[in-house]
Amino acid sequence: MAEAVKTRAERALISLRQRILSGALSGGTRLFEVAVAEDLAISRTPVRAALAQLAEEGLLDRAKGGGFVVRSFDISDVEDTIELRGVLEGTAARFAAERGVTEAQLAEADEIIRNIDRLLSVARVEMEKYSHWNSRFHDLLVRLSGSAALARELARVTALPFASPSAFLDDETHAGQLLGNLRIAHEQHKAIIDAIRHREGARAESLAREHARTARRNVQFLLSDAAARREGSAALAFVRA
Amino acid sequence: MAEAVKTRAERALISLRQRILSGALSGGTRLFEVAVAEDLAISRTPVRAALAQLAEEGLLDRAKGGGFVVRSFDISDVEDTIELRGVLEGTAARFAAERGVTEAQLAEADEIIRNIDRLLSVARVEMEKYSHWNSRFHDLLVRLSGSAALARELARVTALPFASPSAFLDDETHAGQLLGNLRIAHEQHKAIIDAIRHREGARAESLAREHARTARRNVQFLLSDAAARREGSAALAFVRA
DNA sequence: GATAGGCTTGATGTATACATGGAGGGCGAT
DNA sequence: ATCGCCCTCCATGTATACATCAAGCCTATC
Repeated sequence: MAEAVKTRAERALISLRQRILSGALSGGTRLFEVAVAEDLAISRTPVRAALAQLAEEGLLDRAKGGGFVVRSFDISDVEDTIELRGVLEGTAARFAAERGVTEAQLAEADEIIRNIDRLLSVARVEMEKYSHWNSRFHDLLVRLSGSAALARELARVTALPFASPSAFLDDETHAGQLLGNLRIAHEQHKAIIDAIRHREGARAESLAREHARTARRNVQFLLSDAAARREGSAALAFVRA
Repeated sequence: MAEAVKTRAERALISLRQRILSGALSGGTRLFEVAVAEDLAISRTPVRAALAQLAEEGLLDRAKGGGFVVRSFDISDVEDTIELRGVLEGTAARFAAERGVTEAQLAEADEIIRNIDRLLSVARVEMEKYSHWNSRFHDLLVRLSGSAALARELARVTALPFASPSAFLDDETHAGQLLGNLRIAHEQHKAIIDAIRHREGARAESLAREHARTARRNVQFLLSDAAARREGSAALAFVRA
Protein backbone atom coordinates (compact mmCIF):
# COMPACT_ATOMS: atom_id res chain seq x y z
CA MET A 1 0.00 0.00 0.00
CA ALA A 2 1.43 3.32 -1.02
CA GLU A 3 1.77 5.77 1.80
CA ALA A 4 -0.29 8.91 1.48
CA VAL A 5 1.78 11.52 -0.28
CA LYS A 6 1.85 14.96 1.18
CA THR A 7 2.58 17.50 -1.44
CA ARG A 8 0.13 18.50 -4.14
CA ALA A 9 2.88 18.29 -6.70
CA GLU A 10 3.31 14.61 -5.91
CA ARG A 11 -0.38 13.95 -6.06
CA ALA A 12 -0.60 15.78 -9.36
CA LEU A 13 2.35 13.77 -10.64
CA ILE A 14 0.72 10.47 -9.73
CA SER A 15 -2.63 11.48 -11.11
CA LEU A 16 -1.22 12.71 -14.41
CA ARG A 17 1.06 9.74 -14.80
CA GLN A 18 -1.85 7.41 -14.28
CA ARG A 19 -3.90 9.25 -16.88
CA ILE A 20 -1.12 9.05 -19.43
CA LEU A 21 -0.41 5.39 -18.83
CA SER A 22 -4.06 4.47 -18.90
CA GLY A 23 -4.44 6.18 -22.22
CA ALA A 24 -6.88 8.76 -20.89
CA LEU A 25 -4.42 11.34 -22.16
CA SER A 26 -3.37 10.21 -25.58
CA GLY A 27 -0.09 10.94 -27.29
CA GLY A 28 0.28 14.37 -28.80
CA THR A 29 -2.15 15.98 -26.39
CA ARG A 30 -0.88 19.31 -25.21
CA LEU A 31 -1.14 19.91 -21.50
CA PHE A 32 -1.90 23.45 -20.44
CA GLU A 33 -0.96 24.48 -16.95
CA VAL A 34 -4.17 26.34 -16.26
CA ALA A 35 -6.40 23.59 -17.55
CA VAL A 36 -4.60 20.91 -15.56
CA ALA A 37 -4.57 23.11 -12.49
CA GLU A 38 -8.29 23.74 -12.69
CA ASP A 39 -8.93 20.09 -13.34
CA LEU A 40 -6.96 19.03 -10.28
CA ALA A 41 -8.23 21.99 -8.28
CA ILE A 42 -4.76 23.16 -7.34
CA SER A 43 -2.63 26.10 -8.41
CA ARG A 44 -0.30 26.22 -11.37
CA THR A 45 2.85 25.94 -9.28
CA PRO A 46 2.62 22.27 -8.26
CA VAL A 47 1.28 21.48 -11.71
CA ARG A 48 4.42 22.84 -13.29
CA ALA A 49 6.56 20.78 -10.95
CA ALA A 50 4.61 17.64 -11.84
CA LEU A 51 4.83 18.34 -15.58
CA ALA A 52 8.56 18.91 -15.35
CA GLN A 53 8.95 15.65 -13.47
CA LEU A 54 6.93 13.77 -16.07
CA ALA A 55 9.14 15.24 -18.76
CA GLU A 56 12.13 13.91 -16.85
CA GLU A 57 10.51 10.49 -16.75
CA GLY A 58 10.05 10.62 -20.49
CA LEU A 59 6.29 10.61 -20.53
CA LEU A 60 6.07 14.21 -21.70
CA ASP A 61 8.03 16.20 -24.23
CA ARG A 62 8.82 19.85 -23.75
CA ALA A 63 7.12 21.81 -26.50
CA LYS A 64 8.97 24.41 -28.52
CA GLY A 65 7.81 27.60 -26.86
CA GLY A 66 7.49 26.13 -23.42
CA GLY A 67 4.68 23.85 -22.40
CA PHE A 68 4.37 20.10 -22.55
CA VAL A 69 3.01 17.49 -24.92
CA VAL A 70 2.11 13.93 -24.08
CA ARG A 71 4.69 11.75 -25.73
CA SER A 72 3.45 9.07 -28.04
CA PHE A 73 5.00 5.67 -28.40
CA ASP A 74 4.60 3.36 -31.31
CA ILE A 75 5.53 -0.29 -31.45
CA SER A 76 9.03 0.40 -32.66
CA ASP A 77 9.62 2.69 -29.68
CA VAL A 78 8.54 -0.09 -27.38
CA GLU A 79 10.74 -2.65 -29.10
CA ASP A 80 13.75 -0.37 -29.21
CA THR A 81 13.39 0.59 -25.58
CA ILE A 82 13.25 -3.03 -24.49
CA GLU A 83 16.25 -3.81 -26.69
CA LEU A 84 17.99 -0.89 -25.02
CA ARG A 85 17.22 -2.31 -21.62
CA GLY A 86 18.75 -5.55 -22.82
CA VAL A 87 21.87 -3.76 -23.94
CA LEU A 88 22.22 -2.01 -20.60
CA GLU A 89 21.44 -5.08 -18.53
CA GLY A 90 23.91 -6.92 -20.72
CA THR A 91 26.48 -4.34 -19.78
CA ALA A 92 25.56 -4.75 -16.11
CA ALA A 93 26.08 -8.50 -16.39
CA ARG A 94 29.36 -8.01 -18.19
CA PHE A 95 30.61 -5.55 -15.56
CA ALA A 96 29.62 -7.98 -12.82
CA ALA A 97 31.51 -10.80 -14.52
CA GLU A 98 34.56 -8.72 -15.36
CA ARG A 99 34.88 -6.90 -12.07
CA GLY A 100 33.78 -9.71 -9.85
CA VAL A 101 31.10 -9.97 -7.19
CA THR A 102 31.09 -11.11 -3.57
CA GLU A 103 30.06 -14.52 -2.32
CA ALA A 104 27.24 -12.89 -0.40
CA GLN A 105 25.88 -11.40 -3.62
CA LEU A 106 26.04 -14.75 -5.35
CA ALA A 107 24.22 -16.31 -2.42
CA GLU A 108 21.52 -13.67 -2.76
CA ALA A 109 21.22 -14.50 -6.44
CA ASP A 110 20.91 -18.18 -5.66
CA GLU A 111 18.17 -17.50 -3.17
CA ILE A 112 16.18 -15.51 -5.71
CA ILE A 113 16.62 -18.27 -8.25
CA ARG A 114 15.43 -20.91 -5.76
CA ASN A 115 12.32 -18.87 -5.01
CA ILE A 116 11.43 -18.57 -8.68
CA ASP A 117 12.15 -22.26 -9.16
CA ARG A 118 9.59 -23.00 -6.50
CA LEU A 119 7.00 -20.69 -8.06
CA LEU A 120 7.42 -22.27 -11.48
CA SER A 121 7.19 -25.81 -10.16
CA VAL A 122 3.42 -25.66 -9.89
CA ALA A 123 0.94 -25.63 -12.74
CA ARG A 124 -0.75 -22.38 -11.86
CA VAL A 125 2.00 -19.81 -11.40
CA GLU A 126 1.31 -16.96 -9.01
CA MET A 127 2.14 -14.12 -11.34
CA GLU A 128 2.29 -11.46 -8.69
CA LYS A 129 4.93 -13.34 -6.73
CA TYR A 130 6.85 -14.15 -9.90
CA SER A 131 6.79 -10.47 -10.77
CA HIS A 132 8.13 -9.64 -7.33
CA TRP A 133 11.07 -12.05 -7.47
CA ASN A 134 11.78 -11.15 -11.06
CA SER A 135 12.13 -7.53 -9.99
CA ARG A 136 14.44 -8.61 -7.20
CA PHE A 137 16.60 -10.42 -9.73
CA HIS A 138 16.90 -7.44 -12.00
CA ASP A 139 17.59 -5.08 -9.10
CA LEU A 140 20.33 -7.39 -7.95
CA LEU A 141 21.84 -7.52 -11.42
CA VAL A 142 22.21 -3.76 -11.38
CA ARG A 143 23.88 -3.90 -7.99
CA LEU A 144 26.20 -6.66 -9.15
CA SER A 145 27.45 -4.34 -11.87
CA GLY A 146 28.84 -2.01 -9.23
CA SER A 147 28.33 0.96 -11.49
CA ALA A 148 26.33 3.93 -10.27
CA ALA A 149 26.38 5.47 -13.73
CA LEU A 150 24.90 2.35 -15.26
CA ALA A 151 22.32 2.05 -12.49
CA ARG A 152 21.19 5.55 -13.23
CA GLU A 153 20.67 5.05 -16.94
CA LEU A 154 18.99 1.73 -16.46
CA ALA A 155 16.60 3.25 -13.96
CA ARG A 156 15.74 5.84 -16.56
CA VAL A 157 15.06 3.36 -19.32
CA THR A 158 12.95 1.11 -17.12
CA ALA A 159 10.91 4.09 -15.94
CA LEU A 160 8.89 3.60 -19.09
CA PRO A 161 6.39 1.00 -17.88
CA PHE A 162 6.53 -1.22 -20.92
CA ALA A 163 10.31 -1.47 -20.63
CA SER A 164 10.36 -2.57 -17.01
CA PRO A 165 11.59 -6.13 -16.48
CA SER A 166 8.33 -6.92 -14.75
CA ALA A 167 6.03 -5.30 -17.25
CA PHE A 168 2.95 -7.41 -17.98
CA LEU A 169 3.94 -10.06 -15.47
CA ASP A 170 1.10 -9.15 -13.17
CA ASP A 171 -1.31 -9.86 -15.97
CA GLU A 172 -3.14 -12.95 -14.80
CA THR A 173 -5.26 -13.04 -17.95
CA HIS A 174 -2.41 -14.19 -20.11
CA ALA A 175 -0.52 -16.13 -17.49
CA GLY A 176 -1.13 -19.37 -19.33
CA GLN A 177 0.15 -18.11 -22.63
CA LEU A 178 3.19 -16.47 -21.06
CA LEU A 179 4.15 -19.45 -18.94
CA GLY A 180 6.41 -21.01 -21.56
CA ASN A 181 8.31 -17.77 -21.89
CA LEU A 182 8.58 -17.55 -18.13
CA ARG A 183 10.37 -20.88 -17.95
CA ILE A 184 12.72 -19.81 -20.72
CA ALA A 185 13.32 -16.51 -18.97
CA HIS A 186 14.18 -18.24 -15.74
CA GLU A 187 16.65 -20.54 -17.45
CA GLN A 188 18.28 -17.34 -18.68
CA HIS A 189 18.35 -15.99 -15.12
CA LYS A 190 20.29 -19.05 -14.03
CA ALA A 191 22.66 -18.89 -16.96
CA ILE A 192 23.39 -15.20 -16.38
CA ILE A 193 24.35 -15.83 -12.77
CA ASP A 194 26.41 -18.83 -13.81
CA ALA A 195 28.30 -16.70 -16.31
CA ILE A 196 28.90 -14.00 -13.72
CA ARG A 197 30.09 -16.58 -11.21
CA HIS A 198 32.66 -17.89 -13.67
CA ARG A 199 33.72 -14.43 -14.83
CA GLU A 200 32.50 -15.03 -18.37
CA GLY A 201 31.78 -11.44 -19.41
CA ALA A 202 30.85 -11.94 -23.02
CA ARG A 203 28.53 -14.82 -22.19
CA ALA A 204 26.85 -12.89 -19.39
CA GLU A 205 26.29 -9.91 -21.65
CA SER A 206 24.89 -11.88 -24.50
CA LEU A 207 22.55 -13.83 -22.23
CA ALA A 208 21.18 -10.73 -20.56
CA ARG A 209 20.50 -9.24 -23.97
CA GLU A 210 18.66 -12.30 -25.11
CA HIS A 211 16.74 -12.26 -21.86
CA ALA A 212 15.30 -8.86 -22.71
CA ARG A 213 14.28 -10.21 -26.09
CA THR A 214 12.18 -12.79 -24.32
CA ALA A 215 10.32 -9.90 -22.72
CA ARG A 216 10.02 -8.32 -26.12
CA ARG A 217 8.32 -11.40 -27.42
CA ASN A 218 5.75 -11.08 -24.64
CA VAL A 219 5.03 -7.52 -25.64
CA GLN A 220 4.73 -8.41 -29.29
CA PHE A 221 2.34 -11.18 -28.38
CA LEU A 222 0.21 -8.86 -26.28
CA LEU A 223 0.24 -6.12 -28.88
CA SER A 224 -0.91 -8.54 -31.53
CA ASP A 225 -3.81 -9.56 -29.36
CA ALA A 226 -6.47 -6.93 -29.80
CA ALA A 227 -8.34 -8.12 -26.74
CA ALA A 228 -5.31 -7.65 -24.54
CA ARG A 229 -5.05 -4.04 -25.55
CA ARG A 230 -8.54 -3.39 -24.33
CA GLU A 231 -8.47 -5.19 -21.05
CA GLY A 232 -5.57 -6.67 -19.21
CA SER A 233 -2.47 -4.84 -20.16
CA ALA A 234 -2.53 -1.40 -18.66
CA ALA A 235 1.10 -0.90 -19.54
CA LEU A 236 0.26 -0.93 -23.23
CA ALA A 237 -2.87 1.21 -23.17
CA PHE A 238 -0.98 4.28 -24.29
CA VAL A 239 0.99 2.66 -27.09
CA ARG A 240 -0.13 3.82 -30.48
CA ALA A 241 -1.25 1.10 -32.82
CA MET B 1 28.18 32.14 -30.44
CA ALA B 2 25.23 31.45 -28.20
CA GLU B 3 22.23 33.60 -28.90
CA ALA B 4 21.05 35.77 -26.06
CA VAL B 5 18.55 33.80 -24.03
CA LYS B 6 15.40 35.49 -22.92
CA THR B 7 14.07 33.91 -19.81
CA ARG B 8 15.67 34.25 -16.43
CA ALA B 9 15.29 30.55 -15.85
CA GLU B 10 17.50 29.90 -18.87
CA ARG B 11 20.09 32.39 -17.76
CA ALA B 12 20.06 30.90 -14.28
CA LEU B 13 20.46 27.45 -15.82
CA ILE B 14 23.45 28.50 -17.87
CA SER B 15 25.04 30.34 -15.02
CA LEU B 16 24.61 27.50 -12.55
CA ARG B 17 25.74 24.89 -15.04
CA GLN B 18 28.87 26.87 -15.73
CA ARG B 19 29.61 27.15 -12.03
CA ILE B 20 29.21 23.45 -11.50
CA LEU B 21 31.33 22.48 -14.49
CA SER B 22 34.03 24.96 -13.63
CA GLY B 23 34.24 23.52 -10.16
CA ALA B 24 33.14 26.73 -8.48
CA LEU B 25 30.35 24.69 -6.94
CA SER B 26 31.94 21.50 -5.76
CA GLY B 27 30.27 18.13 -5.41
CA GLY B 28 28.08 17.67 -2.38
CA THR B 29 27.26 21.36 -2.05
CA ARG B 30 23.63 21.89 -1.25
CA LEU B 31 21.90 24.55 -3.28
CA PHE B 32 19.27 26.56 -1.47
CA GLU B 33 16.67 28.30 -3.54
CA VAL B 34 16.76 31.53 -1.61
CA ALA B 35 20.52 31.77 -1.59
CA VAL B 36 20.79 31.08 -5.30
CA ALA B 37 17.95 33.50 -6.03
CA GLU B 38 19.61 36.28 -4.07
CA ASP B 39 22.92 35.54 -5.65
CA LEU B 40 21.49 35.77 -9.16
CA ALA B 41 19.21 38.63 -8.17
CA ILE B 42 16.09 36.90 -9.42
CA SER B 43 13.13 35.32 -7.67
CA ARG B 44 12.88 31.74 -6.50
CA THR B 45 10.59 30.65 -9.30
CA PRO B 46 13.05 30.65 -12.21
CA VAL B 47 15.70 29.29 -9.86
CA ARG B 48 13.55 26.26 -9.14
CA ALA B 49 13.04 25.68 -12.83
CA ALA B 50 16.77 25.87 -13.45
CA LEU B 51 17.56 23.51 -10.58
CA ALA B 52 15.01 21.00 -11.82
CA GLN B 53 16.54 21.17 -15.28
CA LEU B 54 20.02 20.60 -13.92
CA ALA B 55 18.73 17.59 -12.05
CA GLU B 56 17.37 16.29 -15.32
CA GLU B 57 20.78 16.80 -16.91
CA GLY B 58 22.33 14.81 -14.12
CA LEU B 59 24.43 17.59 -12.64
CA LEU B 60 22.31 17.79 -9.50
CA ASP B 61 20.71 15.19 -7.31
CA ARG B 62 17.37 15.71 -5.65
CA ALA B 63 17.86 15.63 -1.88
CA LYS B 64 15.60 13.56 0.32
CA GLY B 65 13.32 16.21 1.74
CA GLY B 66 13.29 18.35 -1.38
CA GLY B 67 16.16 20.53 -2.42
CA PHE B 68 19.16 19.83 -4.57
CA VAL B 69 22.76 18.77 -4.10
CA VAL B 70 25.60 19.19 -6.57
CA ARG B 71 26.44 15.75 -7.83
CA SER B 72 30.00 14.64 -7.49
CA PHE B 73 31.83 12.51 -9.99
CA ASP B 74 34.89 10.46 -9.35
CA ILE B 75 37.15 8.89 -11.91
CA SER B 76 35.17 5.67 -12.01
CA ASP B 77 31.98 7.61 -12.79
CA VAL B 78 33.77 9.25 -15.68
CA GLU B 79 35.13 5.98 -16.97
CA ASP B 80 31.83 4.17 -16.64
CA THR B 81 29.93 6.93 -18.35
CA ILE B 82 32.28 6.92 -21.30
CA GLU B 83 32.08 3.14 -21.45
CA LEU B 84 28.31 3.53 -21.42
CA ARG B 85 28.48 5.92 -24.31
CA GLY B 86 30.54 3.33 -26.14
CA VAL B 87 27.92 0.69 -25.45
CA LEU B 88 25.14 2.92 -26.72
CA GLU B 89 27.06 4.12 -29.77
CA GLY B 90 27.92 0.51 -30.40
CA THR B 91 24.22 -0.25 -30.40
CA ALA B 92 23.63 2.65 -32.76
CA ALA B 93 26.25 1.27 -35.15
CA ARG B 94 24.78 -2.21 -34.88
CA PHE B 95 21.25 -0.93 -35.58
CA ALA B 96 22.55 0.98 -38.58
CA ALA B 97 24.26 -2.12 -39.94
CA GLU B 98 21.37 -4.46 -39.24
CA ARG B 99 18.59 -2.22 -40.42
CA GLY B 100 20.44 -0.63 -43.29
CA VAL B 101 21.06 2.97 -44.21
CA THR B 102 20.52 5.00 -47.37
CA GLU B 103 23.14 5.78 -49.99
CA ALA B 104 22.71 9.46 -49.16
CA GLN B 105 23.60 8.78 -45.55
CA LEU B 106 26.67 6.83 -46.53
CA ALA B 107 27.69 9.69 -48.81
CA GLU B 108 27.34 12.06 -45.88
CA ALA B 109 29.53 9.79 -43.80
CA ASP B 110 32.15 9.68 -46.54
CA GLU B 111 32.19 13.44 -46.72
CA ILE B 112 32.76 13.77 -42.99
CA ILE B 113 35.55 11.24 -43.20
CA ARG B 114 37.20 13.10 -46.08
CA ASN B 115 37.10 16.33 -44.12
CA ILE B 116 38.76 14.77 -41.10
CA ASP B 117 41.33 13.11 -43.39
CA ARG B 118 42.23 16.54 -44.66
CA LEU B 119 42.54 17.98 -41.15
CA LEU B 120 44.81 15.16 -40.02
CA SER B 121 47.05 15.37 -43.05
CA VAL B 122 48.90 18.39 -41.71
CA ALA B 123 51.33 18.47 -38.83
CA ARG B 124 49.49 21.02 -36.72
CA VAL B 125 45.91 19.81 -36.45
CA GLU B 126 43.23 22.45 -35.98
CA MET B 127 41.58 20.99 -32.94
CA GLU B 128 38.49 23.15 -33.11
CA LYS B 129 37.70 21.99 -36.62
CA TYR B 130 38.46 18.40 -35.73
CA SER B 131 36.09 18.70 -32.81
CA HIS B 132 33.40 20.05 -35.14
CA TRP B 133 33.65 17.23 -37.68
CA ASN B 134 33.96 14.66 -34.94
CA SER B 135 30.66 15.88 -33.53
CA ARG B 136 29.15 15.68 -36.99
CA PHE B 137 30.28 12.08 -37.23
CA HIS B 138 28.75 11.09 -33.92
CA ASP B 139 25.53 12.92 -34.67
CA LEU B 140 25.31 11.08 -37.95
CA LEU B 141 25.92 7.76 -36.26
CA VAL B 142 22.89 8.34 -34.06
CA ARG B 143 20.79 9.22 -37.08
CA LEU B 144 22.01 6.14 -38.92
CA SER B 145 20.65 4.00 -36.12
CA GLY B 146 17.14 5.14 -36.97
CA SER B 147 16.09 4.77 -33.35
CA ALA B 148 14.52 7.68 -31.53
CA ALA B 149 14.66 5.81 -28.24
CA LEU B 150 18.37 5.25 -28.61
CA ALA B 151 18.94 8.85 -29.68
CA ARG B 152 17.23 10.00 -26.53
CA GLU B 153 19.34 7.95 -24.15
CA LEU B 154 22.54 8.76 -25.93
CA ALA B 155 21.74 12.44 -25.73
CA ARG B 156 21.28 12.03 -22.00
CA VAL B 157 24.56 10.25 -21.46
CA THR B 158 26.53 12.70 -23.55
CA ALA B 159 24.98 15.62 -21.68
CA LEU B 160 27.67 15.04 -19.09
CA PRO B 161 30.48 17.09 -20.56
CA PHE B 162 33.24 14.57 -19.97
CA ALA B 163 31.24 11.90 -21.80
CA SER B 164 30.67 13.89 -24.97
CA PRO B 165 32.42 12.51 -28.03
CA SER B 166 34.12 15.84 -28.47
CA ALA B 167 35.14 16.36 -24.89
CA PHE B 168 38.69 17.69 -24.52
CA LEU B 169 39.17 17.95 -28.25
CA ASP B 170 39.16 21.73 -28.19
CA ASP B 171 42.09 21.61 -25.82
CA GLU B 172 44.95 23.01 -27.85
CA THR B 173 47.39 22.62 -24.97
CA HIS B 174 47.51 18.87 -25.31
CA ALA B 175 46.92 18.67 -29.03
CA GLY B 176 50.34 17.23 -29.60
CA GLN B 177 49.97 14.47 -27.05
CA LEU B 178 46.50 13.57 -28.27
CA LEU B 179 47.39 13.55 -31.96
CA GLY B 180 48.29 9.88 -32.04
CA ASN B 181 44.97 8.98 -30.48
CA LEU B 182 43.21 11.18 -32.99
CA ARG B 183 44.63 9.23 -35.90
CA ILE B 184 43.62 5.96 -34.25
CA ALA B 185 40.17 7.35 -33.58
CA HIS B 186 39.74 8.35 -37.17
CA GLU B 187 40.75 4.93 -38.43
CA GLN B 188 37.96 3.65 -36.21
CA HIS B 189 35.55 6.14 -37.78
CA LYS B 190 36.35 4.71 -41.18
CA ALA B 191 36.05 1.12 -40.01
CA ILE B 192 32.68 1.77 -38.35
CA ILE B 193 31.25 3.19 -41.55
CA ASP B 194 32.76 0.34 -43.55
CA ALA B 195 31.10 -2.17 -41.23
CA ILE B 196 27.76 -0.39 -41.51
CA ARG B 197 28.06 -0.26 -45.28
CA HIS B 198 28.61 -4.01 -45.44
CA ARG B 199 25.89 -4.78 -42.88
CA GLU B 200 28.37 -6.21 -40.38
CA GLY B 201 26.48 -5.54 -37.16
CA ALA B 202 28.76 -7.22 -34.65
CA ARG B 203 31.84 -5.61 -36.15
CA ALA B 204 30.22 -2.18 -36.20
CA GLU B 205 29.20 -2.52 -32.58
CA SER B 206 32.53 -3.69 -31.34
CA LEU B 207 34.39 -0.98 -33.24
CA ALA B 208 32.18 1.77 -31.86
CA ARG B 209 32.77 0.49 -28.35
CA GLU B 210 36.50 0.45 -28.81
CA HIS B 211 36.24 3.94 -30.26
CA ALA B 212 34.85 5.22 -26.97
CA ARG B 213 37.70 3.55 -25.15
CA THR B 214 40.09 5.65 -27.18
CA ALA B 215 38.33 8.68 -25.73
CA ARG B 216 38.62 7.11 -22.31
CA ARG B 217 42.36 6.88 -22.73
CA ASN B 218 42.44 10.60 -23.43
CA VAL B 219 40.58 11.30 -20.22
CA GLN B 220 42.82 9.05 -18.20
CA PHE B 221 45.82 10.77 -19.64
CA LEU B 222 44.45 14.20 -18.78
CA LEU B 223 43.40 13.13 -15.30
CA SER B 224 46.85 11.78 -14.61
CA ASP B 225 48.36 15.09 -15.59
CA ALA B 226 48.01 17.35 -12.60
CA ALA B 227 48.75 20.40 -14.70
CA ALA B 228 45.89 19.66 -17.03
CA ARG B 229 43.44 19.65 -14.17
CA ARG B 230 44.40 23.14 -13.24
CA GLU B 231 44.45 24.78 -16.61
CA GLY B 232 43.29 23.45 -19.89
CA SER B 233 40.57 20.96 -19.32
CA ALA B 234 37.46 22.70 -18.13
CA ALA B 235 35.46 19.54 -18.64
CA LEU B 236 37.34 17.85 -15.83
CA ALA B 237 37.44 20.67 -13.32
CA PHE B 238 34.54 19.23 -11.35
CA VAL B 239 35.75 15.65 -11.24
CA ARG B 240 36.79 14.60 -7.77
CA ALA B 241 40.34 13.36 -7.53
C1' DG C 1 19.12 14.50 35.24
C1' DA C 2 16.35 12.93 31.68
C1' DT C 3 12.58 13.34 28.83
C1' DA C 4 8.75 15.22 26.52
C1' DG C 5 6.63 18.92 24.56
C1' DG C 6 6.38 22.99 22.19
C1' DC C 7 8.55 26.94 20.04
C1' DT C 8 11.80 28.97 16.88
C1' DT C 9 13.95 28.87 12.71
C1' DG C 10 14.84 28.03 8.17
C1' DA C 11 13.82 25.54 4.36
C1' DT C 12 10.54 24.09 0.59
C1' DG C 13 5.55 24.08 -0.97
C1' DT C 14 1.63 26.77 -2.69
C1' DA C 15 -1.29 30.44 -4.34
C1' DT C 16 -1.92 34.32 -6.93
C1' DA C 17 -1.19 38.71 -9.20
C1' DC C 18 1.15 40.64 -12.79
C1' DA C 19 4.49 40.68 -16.93
C1' DT C 20 5.67 39.13 -21.30
C1' DG C 21 5.42 37.51 -25.67
C1' DG C 22 3.60 35.00 -29.58
C1' DA C 23 -0.16 33.49 -32.56
C1' DG C 24 -4.36 34.22 -34.67
C1' DG C 25 -8.00 36.93 -36.33
C1' DG C 26 -10.08 41.02 -37.87
C1' DC C 27 -9.86 45.13 -40.34
C1' DG C 28 -8.14 48.27 -43.42
C1' DA C 29 -5.66 49.66 -47.58
C1' DT C 30 -4.30 48.76 -52.13
C1' DA D 1 -9.81 39.84 -53.20
C1' DT D 2 -5.59 39.65 -51.02
C1' DC D 3 -2.01 41.18 -48.43
C1' DG D 4 -0.28 43.05 -44.34
C1' DC D 5 -0.54 45.29 -40.05
C1' DC D 6 -2.24 45.75 -35.50
C1' DC D 7 -4.76 44.33 -31.70
C1' DT D 8 -6.38 41.11 -28.61
C1' DC D 9 -6.19 36.96 -26.16
C1' DC D 10 -4.12 33.21 -24.10
C1' DA D 11 -0.34 30.64 -22.43
C1' DT D 12 3.80 30.73 -20.06
C1' DG D 13 7.31 33.43 -17.23
C1' DT D 14 8.15 35.89 -12.90
C1' DA D 15 7.70 37.91 -8.38
C1' DT D 16 6.18 37.64 -3.94
C1' DA D 17 3.37 36.72 0.04
C1' DC D 18 1.90 33.16 2.75
C1' DA D 19 1.58 28.13 4.29
C1' DT D 20 3.64 24.18 5.87
C1' DC D 21 6.76 21.14 7.70
C1' DA D 22 10.82 19.27 9.87
C1' DA D 23 14.69 19.78 12.90
C1' DG D 24 16.86 21.47 16.65
C1' DC D 25 16.86 23.54 21.02
C1' DC D 26 15.13 25.21 25.07
C1' DT D 27 12.39 24.70 28.95
C1' DA D 28 9.48 22.79 32.22
C1' DT D 29 8.20 18.99 34.69
C1' DC D 30 8.70 14.56 36.67
